[in-house]
Amino acid sequence: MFGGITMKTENPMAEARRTLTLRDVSEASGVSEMTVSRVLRGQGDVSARTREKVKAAAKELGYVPNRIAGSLASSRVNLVAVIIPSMSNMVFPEVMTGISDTLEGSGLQPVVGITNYKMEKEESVLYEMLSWRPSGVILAGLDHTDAARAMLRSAGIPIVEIMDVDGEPTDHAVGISHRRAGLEMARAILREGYQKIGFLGTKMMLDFRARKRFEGFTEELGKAGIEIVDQEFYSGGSALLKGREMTEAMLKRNEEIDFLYYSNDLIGAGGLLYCLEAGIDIPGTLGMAGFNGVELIDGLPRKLATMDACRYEIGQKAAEIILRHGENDEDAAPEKIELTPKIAFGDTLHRR
Amino acid sequence: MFGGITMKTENPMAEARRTLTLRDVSEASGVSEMTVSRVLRGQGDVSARTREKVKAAAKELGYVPNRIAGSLASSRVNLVAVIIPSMSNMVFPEVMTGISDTLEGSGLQPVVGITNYKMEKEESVLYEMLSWRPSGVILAGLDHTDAARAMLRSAGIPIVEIMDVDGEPTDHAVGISHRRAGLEMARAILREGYQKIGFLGTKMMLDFRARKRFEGFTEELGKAGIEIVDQEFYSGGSALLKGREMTEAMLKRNEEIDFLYYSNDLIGAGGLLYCLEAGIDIPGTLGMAGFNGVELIDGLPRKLATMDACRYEIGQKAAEIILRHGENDEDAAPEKIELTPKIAFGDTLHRR
DNA sequence: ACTGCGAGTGTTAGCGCTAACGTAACCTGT
DNA sequence: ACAGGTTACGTTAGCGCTAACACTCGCAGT
Repeated sequence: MFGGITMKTENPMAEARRTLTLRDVSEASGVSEMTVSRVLRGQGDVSARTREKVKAAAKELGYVPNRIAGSLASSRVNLVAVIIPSMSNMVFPEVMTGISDTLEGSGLQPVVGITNYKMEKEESVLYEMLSWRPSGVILAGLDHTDAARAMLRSAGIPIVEIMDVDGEPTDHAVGISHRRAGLEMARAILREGYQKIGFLGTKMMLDFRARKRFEGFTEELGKAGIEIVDQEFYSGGSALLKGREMTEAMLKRNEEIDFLYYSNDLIGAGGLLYCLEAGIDIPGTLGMAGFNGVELIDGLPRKLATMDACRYEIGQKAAEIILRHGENDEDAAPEKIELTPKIAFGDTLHRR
Repeated sequence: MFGGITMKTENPMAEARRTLTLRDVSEASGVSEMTVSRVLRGQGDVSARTREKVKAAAKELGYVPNRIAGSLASSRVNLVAVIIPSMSNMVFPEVMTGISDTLEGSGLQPVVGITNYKMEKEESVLYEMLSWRPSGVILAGLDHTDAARAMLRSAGIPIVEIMDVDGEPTDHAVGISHRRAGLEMARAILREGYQKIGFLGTKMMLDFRARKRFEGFTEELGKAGIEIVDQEFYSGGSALLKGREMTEAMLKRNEEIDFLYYSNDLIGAGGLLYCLEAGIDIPGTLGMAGFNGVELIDGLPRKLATMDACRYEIGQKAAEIILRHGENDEDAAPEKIELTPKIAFGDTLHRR
């Protein structure tokens, strides 16, 4: 049985609850199913009188249209698949907000799938989502399994790969260059005269964007003849705590270090808190920087330097691309939108 | 046109891409559509030879089944609607994790809808979700519009209201008593001898659970003949920063205050950071407590007292109820599961 | 030989809705 | 008066899939 919208019968003992259909509304209001359908979709010509009658009947019965049948008949689905690695790290919720805000009122609805940074999970989630024939797909990153890539190519709907532009998109792309983000940060750090640099990050075999930032960062340092003095990676647990612990460990290991670059703001914040407690002169003796530009750092005793990842804007622009496709039926030319993140120097990078 | 899975024709110029159906796979593999359907669903008897043949053909073509048609035909939908107020405040992502983990491997898939704490939005999101005829609904809170309540009652599927048990559930409920949580915290605070208590929270007209905590809290204080000395509410912005600012303002306003109760851990953390910087003796001169038990507080210089909201477990138990319904067709008796949050005293509540 | 049975496959009839077209009634202008 | 249009419906034929049943084998039991 459908988990269907059911009908309260006059006599509850007489008949099992049935699932309501257009037919029930049509009988209750004395018009054809087609007219009911037109009223409920607000499409086509229906006289005001009939419209009110039908609406009243539908409301009275508590009818909720069956979009499964509707979509099958009309070959139109008001869903946009959004596939992201995680919901718990502050960056994707904001992307989601950008998407939702932009889609709001368009009739399209985002549906979220989570991959936990696993390409295999991404593949299965994508398969699952495509089986609902969404009007578009927004997914994080440019790195997918071959099977996933094949599905995307042959899906026949707009695909927007977000967050990252360092690579060849399948269709559209909106994001920032993480290589460049790493590079820019390296330059800023060198410009301030820091020399002995440590890196702290997530175990990033699976987080391609963090890896790209790291690569861009080290390469740029390399050009100045500088190598990272120390590095450490964590996984799991409270990011703030890990940042604190890893920072303490690293600074004890390497007394010479004069800058710490963190792969995200949360561990950076943890590190910052540790250093302030330890009485280290920030940014004099030690500079610090994170990545993402999360709201949280505004509330820290000192503002951590960071780089905005343009999260909201990415979601917004991705959704706009999907919407644009809805208007004109033909496939528009693939767009590749590269946003430029700005460094926020905060109180931990600028040496006076 | 469906945003459908399309076919690459041998000659890309010859024919527009068509959307693939079971028929295409059936023709490619030389068996009936029904047999293909059986193979792809792994149901019914199909010989190993045929099975392989069909799977190969499906993979070759890149066929992705159309669940819209499948669900319509079978009256079964593998979706569970999850309706929550927000994704950006750390509490619901963890509930989601509990739900996802539990549903994993069951064939059921959670689909999330966000209400932004607005009942009207909740109503429309619910309508939208029900129109896809999910196998169950999990939604936050017991407070809904009349229309939403009516939809829930007549949906004919298991409904689980989560987070809150202070009230009459529509069907099942899993959560904690927020009144009781407030009450317990009041007791703990009084037990430690604090007397001049300030409250800091979100503007909570819309957050019913925060309000219930506040009510439970003030009532219990009232029994001891104590009234809140000062209170302040915020909305929007960085919670950490707001906590810092509001705390500073309140302490400057009321020098007598000896305890601050925050409606969530993040503003509490902001307040804590401020107090530490200001050199206030915590918890000697001033005690503090938050609510939720978020991971983040592990990384603070001093552990904020808090109360675990059992977020993961709530998600888990809610999903289990839905799964139980899937097994036996009849409606099981409504369950009401009340979890008991535990106070974590941390370093900011226990006076020595 | 015949029935009986289960494994493997095909056939038929929808699921609940909407696109596309049909039709009846009513305008409007000349 | 009548063609030609417009408004307000109804009718028909699917959308792509699966439940339910029908059928065809081959083989065991008698």
